[in-house]
Amino acid sequence: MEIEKIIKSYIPMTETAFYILLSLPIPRHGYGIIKHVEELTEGRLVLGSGTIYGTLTKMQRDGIITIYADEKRKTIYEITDVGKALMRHEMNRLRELHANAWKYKEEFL
Amino acid sequence: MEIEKIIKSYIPMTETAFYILLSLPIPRHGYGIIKHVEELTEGRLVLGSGTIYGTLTKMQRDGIITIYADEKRKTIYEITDVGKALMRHEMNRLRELHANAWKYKEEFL
DNA sequence: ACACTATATGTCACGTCGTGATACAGTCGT
DNA sequence: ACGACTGTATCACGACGTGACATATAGTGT
Repeated sequence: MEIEKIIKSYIPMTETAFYILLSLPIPRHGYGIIKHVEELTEGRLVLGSGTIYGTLTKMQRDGIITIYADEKRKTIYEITDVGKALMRHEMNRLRELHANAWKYKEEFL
Repeated sequence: MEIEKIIKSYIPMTETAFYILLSLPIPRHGYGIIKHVEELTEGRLVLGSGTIYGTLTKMQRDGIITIYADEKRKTIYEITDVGKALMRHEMNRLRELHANAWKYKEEFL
């Protein structure tokens, strides 16, 4: 698949995918991502093992992330340039979402 | 189900659900929501008929929205107090997401 | 030595969700 | 009469997150 289509297939991004990619400018392994996301969200989001390893495999297959190092019993991933482009798109969407939320927030008080 | 559990089952909210609820402080019917969301997102998000009517039925069943008026060939919905509480929770999550995105955004340039 | 917890990855069945096709019907302009 | 728009509904399909289960190593406390 072309890069454009892959990027579009990831938008809108799930919260899981977003926080995984947000963790990967620094190389990390699956379990390290789980802990990092837990910290970032102050315990709110604890990714299940099925979620993390399934998503990592899919992302690697799609070229969003790549294997940085393959230690024994530790596969360390890193975001690719395609993944970074994807994140820029997703952040634009998030900005729109956030702006629309704040625009109408008084309606929900 | 208790209200607490229903609210949790809607978080994280899908983009579809978010924009539907954002449209419903003003009573609207399905087709009207589609057009309103299309306008809000400047054409980016055009909800499919399957998405909108399926979601509206589920939301009404869960007490997130309620039927405001049932005209011939037009069912008009409105958000409930439970729906508003849900939106306040979701907006908090969105704020966290947005804050984390901006905190690390330089990593993706 | 034993138990427990943390680290670390993987698989699978399950339920939920958005998509797009299909269907049907009324309205409005030309 | 015809097409475009309005309006609702259903269905099969594919994708996704969840949580349970399995497996294995390392470290700590008793």
